Amino acid sequence: MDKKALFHKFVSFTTSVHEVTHALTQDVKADSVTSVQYKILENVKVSQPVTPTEISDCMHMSMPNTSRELKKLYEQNLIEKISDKEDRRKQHIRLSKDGEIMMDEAFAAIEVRFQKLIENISEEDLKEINHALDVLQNKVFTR
Amino acid sequence: MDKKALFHKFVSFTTSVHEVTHALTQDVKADSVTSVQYKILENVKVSQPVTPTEISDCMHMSMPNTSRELKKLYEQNLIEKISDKEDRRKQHIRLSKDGEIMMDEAFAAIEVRFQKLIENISEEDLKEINHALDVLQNKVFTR
DNA sequence: CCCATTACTTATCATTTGATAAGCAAATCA
DNA sequence: TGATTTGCTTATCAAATGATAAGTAATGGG
Repeated sequence: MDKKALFHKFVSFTTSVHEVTHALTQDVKADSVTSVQYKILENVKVSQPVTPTEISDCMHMSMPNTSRELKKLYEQNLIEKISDKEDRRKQHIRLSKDGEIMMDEAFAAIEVRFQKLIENISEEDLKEINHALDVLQNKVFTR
Repeated sequence: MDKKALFHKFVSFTTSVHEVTHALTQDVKADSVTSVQYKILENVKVSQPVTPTEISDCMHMSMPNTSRELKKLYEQNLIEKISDKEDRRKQHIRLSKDGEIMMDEAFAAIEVRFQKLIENISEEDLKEINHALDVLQNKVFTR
């Protein structure tokens, strides 16, 4: 296997993934939140409950900035902060009712576009795609 | 094929791709350029020569902002502007000598990390990965 | 030739984002 | 118990980014 060639293929693949992701997600976020705030909400949605430290780590942003953005989301009633019973320094962040609604709508919009993207793909090809996703997820994009 | 399940798999896949991409590319850009400027340079590197309008379109940024950033890159001697012989309104952007050096270094650093990422993968698995990349690129992430 | 369009530039402004210093309270550890 | 560490907050500043208005020069169509 030519690893150099594989690298180039990998680069153009990731570029394509970024482009398609952009196409699927553009304009789904409400105007009341910024891009970074939306990203945080996505993160919370997927892995709630989550601590500010975890958000900070996995979004690659400093604690002060994370704290600031969480505060803004809290003030918009999009998230809830629950303090840990055992360690009262810790907090657990969840989406509020409003936050859930907002993110459900966003994901629904994304899914509509995704389904449209694959609507004309044969059952056979879908199985191949499904398998390809598994392969790459498990062997390259393991986290 | 359960298309709903496929969507969820797709979402977590793209998340992983973004994370791995971040890990591979973090800190490769020189301090003298901003993130957006680096992205522009990547774009130019891959598809030079390129017009400002093309950059603007494919990076999803306005012409005025594109123009501003290109000017800064030009002032840093990282790109060249060549005006079109036939249509003198048009420009063709290329990396300058310095720009080429900068981007070659960046890509080399990324490649080192990529090769490290796959160094312990068997020949067999690499072939599978290679095929999976082709499948997804051609059937889902076509652009 | 005139007018509309295209390709790009300049200028300006608001907003977002990133970085840093300093602080506080709870927890841990010696 | 006192010192240190952890988890998070507040405040502040600089820089990057996004958006808009206005302008120039070249092109092209009628």
